[in-house]
Amino acid sequence: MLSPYGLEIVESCLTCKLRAERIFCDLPNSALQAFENIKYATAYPKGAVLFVEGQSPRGIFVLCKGRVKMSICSTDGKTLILKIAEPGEVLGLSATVSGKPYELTAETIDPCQVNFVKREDFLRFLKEHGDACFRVAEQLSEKYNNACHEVRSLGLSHSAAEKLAKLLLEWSGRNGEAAKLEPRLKLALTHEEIAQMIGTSRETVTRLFAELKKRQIIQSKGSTLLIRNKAALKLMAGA
Amino acid sequence: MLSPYGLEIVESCLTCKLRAERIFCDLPNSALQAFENIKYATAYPKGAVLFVEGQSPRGIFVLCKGRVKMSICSTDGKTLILKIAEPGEVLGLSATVSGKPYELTAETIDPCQVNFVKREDFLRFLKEHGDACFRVAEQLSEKYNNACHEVRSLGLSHSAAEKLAKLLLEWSGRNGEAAKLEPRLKLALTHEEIAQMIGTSRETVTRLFAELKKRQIIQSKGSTLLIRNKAALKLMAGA
DNA sequence: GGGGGTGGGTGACGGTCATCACGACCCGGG
DNA sequence: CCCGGGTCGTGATGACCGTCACCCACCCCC
Repeated sequence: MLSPYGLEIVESCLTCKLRAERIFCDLPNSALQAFENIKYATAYPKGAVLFVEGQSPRGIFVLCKGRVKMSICSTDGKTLILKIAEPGEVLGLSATVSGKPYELTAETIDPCQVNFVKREDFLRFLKEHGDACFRVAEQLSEKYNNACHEVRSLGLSHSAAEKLAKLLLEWSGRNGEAAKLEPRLKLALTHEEIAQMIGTSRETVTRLFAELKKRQIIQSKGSTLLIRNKAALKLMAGA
Repeated sequence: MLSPYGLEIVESCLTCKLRAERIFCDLPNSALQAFENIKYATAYPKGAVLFVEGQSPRGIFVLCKGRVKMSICSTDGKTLILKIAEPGEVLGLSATVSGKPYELTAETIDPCQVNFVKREDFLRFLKEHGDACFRVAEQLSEKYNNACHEVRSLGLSHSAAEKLAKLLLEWSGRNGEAAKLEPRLKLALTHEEIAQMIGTSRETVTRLFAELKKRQIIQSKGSTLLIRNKAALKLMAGA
């Protein structure tokens, strides 16, 4: 099998082992077969742009492998990262359903495998498969939920410190580190990107990290970060 | 017919004249009949709370008449208004679909007529009526779109002035005033509420309005507001 | 080894805006 | 009539943070 960009391609959804754990992909067999017939399995290198905000929707992109940066961008070039999409998510879904332009820009930050489905094919598929349609509603709810969290973080925070604390706590709640007293996490993003996630400047992020280290709240070694005082961080996050 | 709170109740969706122009309500007859059987037509006075953020979802609220304030609220009491829902919108939809707690708080700001549907009934209804399910997906896309705009406004603006300008332009784009050179609009909200919509303080809103008037960009008489210099406003909005 | 590109660290400065504090006004009710 | 309670108008003050400017430490590739 071809493996561009160092990826092993999962050729068919029917035999995909990861299917069960993914909200959208875990469809009944008849729907899956139909989906199989309209999807195009594709691969992208790191840094590829799947779609740009403002484009009229070509279709959906089911992310199978790799991570994708979802962002919006202002006229003066400032970027805000809304989320880092993980495998199993369906990108460009709301635009494809509503027919309005893509709201976000999607850019790969790893080599990615993606299943693309053309808009007309996808809409037809939805009409014919009510169960898939419900999965779509679930995915959209998920995304909406996410967006609400973002709004809350952006709109109700008093300071950049609060937002950074929230972000770190959110990250620390993954990988089963949630329960630990001193959770450990991988910093996979640059200060610049973190700044774009919380709507602040790169310098502010650097300064905040410096202060957190000085106050012994965090500790870093290479790209791993250890939260030494979760309570203090929660306090900063305003809860 | 009873008409609490000065409302004329539309008793049945089947005979509702406004149905055709509403995204969700314009269903095929079979689905509509089924919907009719599970909905409860209710009325609320101004200031009633339909649901509170964090509650686990009881069901959906289809807004037939009146406006509803959708907001989130921080632990320290600060409120952010996400949008003012208009008739035809389905409230509490994403929480009801996903089963997660309501993301927002819904509070009526007019006397309202609402069709309530219990969660179990609604989910069953969706499974049985694929076409309704698609409408749900459309509604959710709409809401997601909205949330993205909010994120953009909150996250990518440089100043409160920019956000206020954006809000005024958005408002001026309704009621067919969009095309006019000097659009007119009704200020239905207090400065406090406007502040909560753009994530700033009441005083700042007051000061911004004062400045806009001084610079002859707007002009107000009672609760109507006349935009005298749309170009300047657009410039302030950063586009 | 040198150069360029990227990411991180830090100081100085100034603008924006939240906050507090107060006063003016409007309106409905006792 | 006067007295709240809501809303609006406005000044003073200071924190926070965006911006500019610069330097350093890497890393990779000639």
